[in-house]
This record gives sequence, C-alpha cells and structure tokens, in this order.
Amino acid sequence: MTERVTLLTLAKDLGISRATVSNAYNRPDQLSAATRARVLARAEELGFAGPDPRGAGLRRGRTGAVGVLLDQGLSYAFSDPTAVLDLDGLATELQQDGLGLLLHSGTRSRTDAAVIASAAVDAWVLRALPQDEPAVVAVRAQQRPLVVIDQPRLESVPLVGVDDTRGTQIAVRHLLDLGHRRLGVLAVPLRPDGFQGMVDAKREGFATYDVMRIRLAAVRETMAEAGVAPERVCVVECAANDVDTGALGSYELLELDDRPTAILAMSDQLAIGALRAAAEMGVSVPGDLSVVGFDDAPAASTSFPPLTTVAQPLGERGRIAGALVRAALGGEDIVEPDLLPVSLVVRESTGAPPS
Amino acid sequence: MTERVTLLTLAKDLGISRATVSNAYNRPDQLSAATRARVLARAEELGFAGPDPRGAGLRRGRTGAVGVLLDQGLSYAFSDPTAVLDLDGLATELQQDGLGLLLHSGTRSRTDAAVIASAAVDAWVLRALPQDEPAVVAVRAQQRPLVVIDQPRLESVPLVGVDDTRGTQIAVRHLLDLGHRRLGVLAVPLRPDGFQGMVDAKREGFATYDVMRIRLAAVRETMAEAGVAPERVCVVECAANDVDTGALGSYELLELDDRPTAILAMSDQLAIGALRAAAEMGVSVPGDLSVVGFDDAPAASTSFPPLTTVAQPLGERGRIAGALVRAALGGEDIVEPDLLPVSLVVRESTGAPPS
DNA sequence: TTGAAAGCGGTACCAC
DNA sequence: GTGGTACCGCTTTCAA
Repeated sequence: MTERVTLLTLAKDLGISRATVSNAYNRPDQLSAATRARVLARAEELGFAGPDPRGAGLRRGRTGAVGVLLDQGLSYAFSDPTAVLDLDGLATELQQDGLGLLLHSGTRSRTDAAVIASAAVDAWVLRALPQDEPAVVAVRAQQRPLVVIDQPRLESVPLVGVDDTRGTQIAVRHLLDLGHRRLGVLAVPLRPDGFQGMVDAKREGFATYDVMRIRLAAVRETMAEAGVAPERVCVVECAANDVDTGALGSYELLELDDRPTAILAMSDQLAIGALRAAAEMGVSVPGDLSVVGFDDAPAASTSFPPLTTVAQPLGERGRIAGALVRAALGGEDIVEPDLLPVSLVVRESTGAPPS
Repeated sequence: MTERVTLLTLAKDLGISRATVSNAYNRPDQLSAATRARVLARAEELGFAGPDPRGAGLRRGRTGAVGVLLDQGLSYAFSDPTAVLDLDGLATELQQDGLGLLLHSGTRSRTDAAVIASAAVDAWVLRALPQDEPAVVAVRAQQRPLVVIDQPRLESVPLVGVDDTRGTQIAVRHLLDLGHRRLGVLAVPLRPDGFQGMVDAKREGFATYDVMRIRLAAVRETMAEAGVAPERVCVVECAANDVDTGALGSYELLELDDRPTAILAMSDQLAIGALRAAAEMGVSVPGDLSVVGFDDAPAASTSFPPLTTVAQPLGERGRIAGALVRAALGGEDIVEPDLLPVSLVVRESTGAPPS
C-alpha cells in the first residue's frame, strides 16, 4: 500500500521546501522554470495530482463551488423545465469563473438542514422554495453570499424574480377583455403538503410559497376591480406541478355546475394539463374554454393549441443570479436587481367566452 | 466588524475546550446534555452556524459532494433529456447519503482541467464524454472512486451503460426485416469538433466518442451480414444532439439522389428532427420513410408519429452509478456491473419501404 | 465527562 | 529564487 503523497512528501523527496512545491502549482512566477519542471516531473512519477483541494479550500476560504438549493428533491427539479432553464443560465454564468454547481434539495426534513450545514460552498442560490423550508434556515446561518431566484422573498436577501402581481394582472385583464367573468385558477402548490383540490380563503392566506400568495391576491384584486363577484373565481390547487396533475385539477374545475369559461394556470405545465383535460372532455379550446399559462416554457409554443401565456425570462433569471454571485464573490456589494419584466404572449388558447 | 466565530471562539467564551464544542455537534453522546445545551445556546447567540465544513472536510477527508463531469457545458447537458434523466437517477440515489452533486462540464480546454483538479469531491461520475477530454485526465489523477456512465470506456473503471452493439443490431435488423436495403444513419457527434455532414470511413474510425464508434461498426456489420453493400449505408454526422440539427442532417440524407428508405438516428432528438424534416419535405412517415430513434426518451412516445426506438434505461443508469459510488464511499470494492439491457420499442414511425 | 495535543494538506507572508 | 513558519478550522485519539 502506497502512502498518500502530499506537498511535504514531494518537498522532502526533492530536498526543497513545501512552499516551493506549492508555488510550482499556484504561482509559477515565484520560482525558476527549472525547479518547477523538476517538481512537476517528480510529481508525475509519484502520482501526485496537485495540491489537495480540501487543504487549499480551508486555507483560502474558497472551494470553487456554489450551492444551489432546489425544491422537492432533485429529481423533481430536473423534471421541471423552468428549473432546468434557470440552472442552465446559472451554470453558464458561473462557469466563467470556473465555479461548479453543488446541487442540493430541500425536503422539509430536519436532516437536510444538517446536510446543508456541512456543505462547503462559497455562496448559495435558493430557487423556488417555500419560506418555511428548514434548509433555508441552515443556508442563511452559513453567512455566505446568498441570492434567491423566484422565492422565498426574504428580508435583505437579493431576489431575482419577476413582478408576479403585474404578470397576473395582464393575464387576468386579457381574459376580462375577452369577456370572461367566470374564472378557474389552477394553482401550483401553496404549501408543500401534497394537498389537491379547491382552496379556501384561509389556505390562500397561509400559502408558504410566496409567489403563489402574491399571484392569487392579484387575481382577486384584478377581478374585483372589474366588478366581478369573488365567488366567480374558483381556485384549485394542484399537488404537483406537472401535466398529469394539471389535468386532474382541471377536471375538478370543468365538472363544476357553473363551469368557468376560462382557466388561468400558474404554470405552463398545468396549463397543458388543462388543455388535455379539456380535449378529453370534449370541451373545445378556445371555443368553449380559454386557457392561459404562466412561464412561456418551450412547451407552451408547441402545445395544441399553442398556449397564451405570461412570459418570464427563465434562463435570464439564472444568469442574473449567477452574475450577482460572481460579483459578491469578487468582493462587490451586491444590490438587489429590479424585478424582471413579464409580458403576455397571446397564442391560440384564448378567445371570447361561449355565448 | 465582528470577528469570525469558530469552535475555539466558542470554547474560550464558555471556558471549555474545543473538543467539547466539536462534540456538541458531532457526538452528542460524548458530553452531558447540560453542557451541550449551553454550547448550542451560546452558539446561537454568537451567530455560530456550526463547524465550518472546510475544516471538517479536511480533517475527515470527506466533503459530502460527488463530482459529476458532463459533456459540452452544463447548459448543453441540461437541454438533453437523457442527461437530465441520468442526473435524476443519480441524485435520487446519492441523496440517501446526503451527498450533493457538484456539476462541472468538460469543454476541452486546458483551464477546466485545473478547475477539476481543484474540486473537492469524494468521488467522480463521468457521463457521456469523449475519450480524449482533458478534464477526464484531471479526474483520474485525483485517484478517487470513479464511475462512468455511457462513455468513455476506460480501462479498469466501472462502466454503467448498455450493450450498444446489440441495441444497434436490433434496430438495424428491424429495418432489414421490414425490407429496407438503403439506410441513412443520423449520428450524434463522433468528435466534439462541430463537424456536420457526411462521414467517411476515416472519421468513423477515429471517433473519440466510443459509443458512436461502437454503434457505427455495429451498423456496418449487421448490414454486411444481410448482404447489403457498404455504399448502401450513408452516415451523416450532426454537430449537436438536438432536434434542429437532426432536421438539418436529415435534409442531407433526404436530398440524396438515391434517397434512403429508412433513417436510423442515434438519439431520439435527432430522430424527431428527421420526422420534422420529412414532414417539411412532404415525405410521409412511415409510408415513404421509416425512422428509428435511440434512447426512448419521453419525447419518443409523444412525437408524430410516435417513434420506434431503441430503449435504454436512462434514469436507471444514473441510479446504478449512484449506488456504485455509495458502495465505494462505504469502503466496498466495487465491481463493474453488467451492461444494461436494451430493447426495441416499435411504434409507428417504421414500416415497409415504398415499392 | 472533559481537555490536551497532534495532525489533516496547504498557502502566503516575510526573511534570507 | 527559496525556505521558515504561522496559521486555516476541525476531529479524534488518549489521558486525566
């Protein structure tokens, strides 16, 4: 069994000091080319792969990794196209500084707080988490640069996100303008508890996903401004953000006695589920039912019919978050960026209500 | 400006030793509940978030992160559904031990070898890389547990992959059985150099993506066994593995004077590109042209027409790789697993050649 | 139950 | 250009 080779091993072997060996790797200008060549050659022979990152990390206080905390288990995140786009933008940006992404996910258990606490990263990025996620507490405790994408909205933590109130408004107004006065809302989870079904005011107010609370309030308000009675708006919460669950939730809305003429889905995935449910029930879109999505994910333009949706700049969110992290790591003070713009992309899933 | 709080700070403050404070976090049974409570309480007051992972990592020789090296920039990987599925399986498995995924990508530059060398991880997983990727050398040099998914096929490194020869055979035989004797092959990159177009024998032999070399050889062999002349097989390499590029490559095949009656695509993405190109050229599938994909990614079943494809267990590959890593980290000797099975999923994109 | 002390592997300042 | 030498912050025997 061969001993572990370290800087010291090499230094002794060559009869020079540890410092010089270290310099051979990190500061080539600090020693003669000849010495450096000798060191590198001998290192090769001994199978020394260069300074151990752990030691260097400790000494430098840097590890070259940015922690990313995602919601609900990584597999869930990977299956969400909006998450993938955010990660993509983030990775692209961080790669410029050679930073890797250390992916972890919150699962609301005590244990992952411990896992998070023991993750050696230089900064954290939180994405789309509920405000009461225990892992978030662990992240904040680490006192490292921190950026949030989407949610939770935390006091004095820079947020990269869109103006969800406005995004919701333009979607609702679009439907109002078309003449709709009876609206079904398909919500992504308000709390991570697996609840599926009609939402009452109490649950709406206690949503731990900040964005959903904000958007639902905006729906209510915009409808009220148009003089629509509150009971004309019906919210169904989906337990998961995927097409199947969206279809499930849609059935509940479409089977209502007083069926909505329009559905506003809080994600494109749910909206596509609504399209499917409608098709299966023989409800034509947009003839009998209008459907609006949220996100403008790639699938929104290839669905049938193509989806009218609220576009938010997904990859861009990740990119901006990455830029903030880089700035913070570069010692700059980071300022909270403006909320990103949203816009309505009108395609073919919306129209006037049936007469 | 407040000083950095460490175990020692806390120990001095409380008039106890560092060891005891450390134990308060890591070995609660090694000290009285009372002392522990005191420690934790005071830590809270001082804003101490627990032992610094860097120090612990150095001391323990473990960081709780598994490095994952992906091809071509992370954004590329995230846009590849098969990569996402593999990552998903991997994450699911590793999560059980609280291990995070540290994502990095090879980009064939000298610099990322340095980045890799300085990544503090407990083990590495390589996925779908060319055999000459410099970052791979850096990974191997680290002398940590290492598992490869798909490729490169490295001497004495456990591989999680499928029998690509057999997968190719069943696809080609399916087409032969249907009566096809003129075949177009749509290949994913043979080398990461951005080449797009018809491939000659030389390039085929020098493919640095092992899997592609293996599969193309299998195509040749299977066709030859059926008595088909070599020039009846025409290979077009696509510069990237996505739908658009697949369509582009397909045009080249479909505009041939002696147009193939069947296309075997080396990924479902390329195959879907072929479907699109055919549709745009007014070539009916499977009437005028049969198309076979590879992977059985989710999109294969929702394309139009649904794709006949060679199924490989994507998420499962990641899961197995994760299990091997866990075993290795647990001190077990890991043995190379058997190649995973492939099977042909016949859907509606293949049929007899036109008469 | 608690503490002392020896590393873990490196880095970077400073003197020679 | 090279070497000496304090740390970086923690874990873990081992002895008290």
